[in-house]
Amino acid sequence: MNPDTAPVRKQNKRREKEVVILQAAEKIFAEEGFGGATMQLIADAADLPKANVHYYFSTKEELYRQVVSNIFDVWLQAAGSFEVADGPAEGIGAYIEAKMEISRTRPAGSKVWASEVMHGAPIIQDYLETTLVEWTDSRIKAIDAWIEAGLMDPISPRHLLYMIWATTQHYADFGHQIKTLNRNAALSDAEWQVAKASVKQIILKGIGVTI
Amino acid sequence: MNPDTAPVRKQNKRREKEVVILQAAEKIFAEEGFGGATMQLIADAADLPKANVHYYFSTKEELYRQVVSNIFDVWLQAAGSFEVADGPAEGIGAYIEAKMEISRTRPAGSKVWASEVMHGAPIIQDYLETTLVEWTDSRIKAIDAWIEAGLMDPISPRHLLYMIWATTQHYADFGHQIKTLNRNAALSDAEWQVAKASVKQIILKGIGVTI
DNA sequence: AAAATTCTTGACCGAATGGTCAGGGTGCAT
DNA sequence: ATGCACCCTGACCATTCGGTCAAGAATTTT
Repeated sequence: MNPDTAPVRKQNKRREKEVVILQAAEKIFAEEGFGGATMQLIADAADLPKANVHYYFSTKEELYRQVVSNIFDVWLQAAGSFEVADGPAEGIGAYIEAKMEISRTRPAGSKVWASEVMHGAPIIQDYLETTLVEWTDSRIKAIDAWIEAGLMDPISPRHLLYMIWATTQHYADFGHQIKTLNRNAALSDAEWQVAKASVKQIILKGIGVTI
Repeated sequence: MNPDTAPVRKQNKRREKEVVILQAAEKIFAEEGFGGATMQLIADAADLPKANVHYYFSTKEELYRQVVSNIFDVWLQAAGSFEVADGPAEGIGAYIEAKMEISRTRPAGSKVWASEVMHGAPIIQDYLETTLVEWTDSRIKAIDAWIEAGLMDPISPRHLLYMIWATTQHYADFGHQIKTLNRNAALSDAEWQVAKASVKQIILKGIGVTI
């Protein structure tokens, strides 16, 4: 039917199927943990026979590795919010905003990441030691520069970053608890706005930045 | 040998053995997750035959339930820091301090709790809906009273609590990541003091409380 | 159109897991 | 000393899991 039934088709189709499996895997890994997840559950979630999943991803660990890797990429992308800022109000504010947005749109991914780190990062330890260390060091320097410029209080940049990570990811990782405490209802749009504003306000004021 | 070889002995011995198993289980559940943990691993960690573990805890789920329940108790105990305070500086400050201390001394427990909530709290949902909801509501009222008394900024008490939970527990749940970012060394005593002070300072200043 | 490549899948396998149980050991009360 | 209740554990079992495979279905290339 389509004139573009060309050699690319097959590659595209493969990629599409991989994406379907990866999404299903992200969901199941988040819900069940690595040990609790089974290839059968993932296959069911992807609506495919188990053997077919194994055709695209040879082992459970290989599939898990790609899921975690994908999240790490998303995470790094949000980190870009930092780059284009010339002051803490904008830089840190946008970063918090970006991370809150990820918690809202990719909660399963956040949980997989949390689970991986909590269990000692057996799969992505090398990423932590290279990419994450570099990124963190560079951000610390940027924050230190802001401090020296008198744009914010002389707090520990490292612990500030931890606080931002912890608080923003909490809305994904502990989403179930938050929902339970919210009369068993997921946060509405308006409630998300309040959450974002609260987090930004407390942290920015806490480090001496006026908005 | 001991004169107190009395009728109590047997009960004590039972309790002692249960504690050994519970500690081993907490460690293994934290490291491997519920699905990844095996009764054999727990038995090995407790230095007991697997069948003996099953003698004290009939099923894996029963053992897990008690581990999670224990953490919840610790958690509630720390919440007491709130009670005896007549202002946010003392109340919230002490609460942060207490939660940081738990993260330091019971990291495995914190991880088990996080894992349980992340997977939808299949075991302790009832605790969340009753005890935790009540505790949270009562704390929110206390904070609201402080706000009305002009002792702190009019922020959302709910999101403040989430931030405190997230940040303090982060030091346990993401301890591995923090260690990796700390030149692969666990936080020293001095570094822990910096962490505690940083968290307290940013949050307290962030909500308009002067220390 | 036919050869070659890639996909698809039901059936199957060895290994591991949660849990059981029978039979023996240990310590306490009488 | 003897009976009794609790404690211990090696051997065992049914089930489930990750992963394999062979044979066929689709699709692309020649």
